[in-house]
Amino acid sequence: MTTAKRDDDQPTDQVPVVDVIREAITRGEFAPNQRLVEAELSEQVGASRAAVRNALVQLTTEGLVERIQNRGARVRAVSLQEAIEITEVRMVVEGLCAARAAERATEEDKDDLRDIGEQMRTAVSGGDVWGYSELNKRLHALVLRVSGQQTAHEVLSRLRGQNVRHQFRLAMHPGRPSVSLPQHLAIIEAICDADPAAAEQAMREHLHSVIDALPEVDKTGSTI
Amino acid sequence: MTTAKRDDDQPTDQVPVVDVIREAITRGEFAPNQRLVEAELSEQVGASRAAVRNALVQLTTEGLVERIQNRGARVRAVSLQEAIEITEVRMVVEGLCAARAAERATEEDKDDLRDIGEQMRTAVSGGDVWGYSELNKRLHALVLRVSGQQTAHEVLSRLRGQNVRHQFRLAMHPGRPSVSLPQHLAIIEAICDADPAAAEQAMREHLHSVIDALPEVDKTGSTI
DNA sequence: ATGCACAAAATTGTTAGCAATCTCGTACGG
DNA sequence: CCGTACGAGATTGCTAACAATTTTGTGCAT
Repeated sequence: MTTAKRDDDQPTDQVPVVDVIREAITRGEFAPNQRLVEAELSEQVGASRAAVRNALVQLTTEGLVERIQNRGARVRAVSLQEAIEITEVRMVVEGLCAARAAERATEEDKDDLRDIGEQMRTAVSGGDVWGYSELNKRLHALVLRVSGQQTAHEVLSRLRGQNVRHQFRLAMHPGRPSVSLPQHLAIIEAICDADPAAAEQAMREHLHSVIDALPEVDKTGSTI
Repeated sequence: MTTAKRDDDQPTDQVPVVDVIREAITRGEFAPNQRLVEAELSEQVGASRAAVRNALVQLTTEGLVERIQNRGARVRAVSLQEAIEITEVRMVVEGLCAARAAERATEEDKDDLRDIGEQMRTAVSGGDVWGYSELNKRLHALVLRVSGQQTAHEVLSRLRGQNVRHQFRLAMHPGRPSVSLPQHLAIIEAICDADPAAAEQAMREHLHSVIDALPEVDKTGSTI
């Protein structure tokens, strides 16, 4: 287990315990349903058991961890059904953000958006799956930032955290980029046209296609 | 301070500490920006300081409490701007739920909805503000339940918790019920007609009118 | 009077140890 | 041979004391 272990002399509080564990879960270092024993974790991340305990409480309310009284914590496994629900909520909330972004985008924002669009085109034509996946994240993050919707941002962070595994599998699905590219470009275009309704519609269509794709992708990699 | 203090022989874990404190905040027993000192709280709710501490961590991630390193916790005061953002997110997520409810409602669900509608009518014509406010909560809860959207339910619970103060002030605003009654009836009708698009639209219009009303209501009661 | 240094009080953060609870292996009885 | 009771080991939950930090109050010099 090549767990990132950074204790010893380095000031550990620089990176709060909860962030270390959250990262480890989202990066897939801890598998779904894996037990998270407080004593073990406190050694691995070099923190006190109480700190780990607090972190687990917090991650539970974030939906990443499941805790049962006197039975400990484990990484929460989100089912396909839950993944669909989460993406449905994402669909409407990101739709809202796209609409707000279309209302508020400055010329500089629009340049950034168009730039990402161009990079996406080249990534897809060049078959750069991983690069396209990164651009995908950047695009959604940018739309969120431009929208200025702090509350939506927090909600989406949490939802995305719960869904990383499904998102990852989807990104690696063959043929997926060529489906989502035109959708992404439509979102960018609508925002640059300052057309809120079109932007919301485009974002919703994009995430609706994600929802449609989830069941198929789920079949390939088994949930163990 | 008539804090509900139920310690002594009764098993305190029956009602977890975090729920007690959350209730106290949402019921307004703790004012916004009020400091929440761990030692004080642990006496008031009859729990250990560690338990209170955990509860405060959890409530922080729920957005009800603000915590600063070495400086303690206080009740988070949500500004008008934040209240608007929260209601915007509510608008789209509850819109989603209304659409799902329109797709899934059974005849029994529809009877329940129409029943609430009738009670709302009589409450408004009778000037029963508090009764109407209760029916309002019941309607939104029922739509959520019928939608079967667990994820949306969790998201909305958290958002509603942060917004209780503004919601309360809005409910007590004179003339508000007669504005929202027809909107509520439209939502009920669309769901009973099994028309998802209309249900979503009606719910969004309803919450949009809430957003429009928030700034006015905010002027009356000062934020202190 | 005002501003600064310093000390005391209050409060949070951390640690170690103990008690309560659950899991799992084992032996006993049917 | 199967089901159940029991006990050892592991793990979580809790308490109490201690350390670190911030806030508040006081005195002194300007």
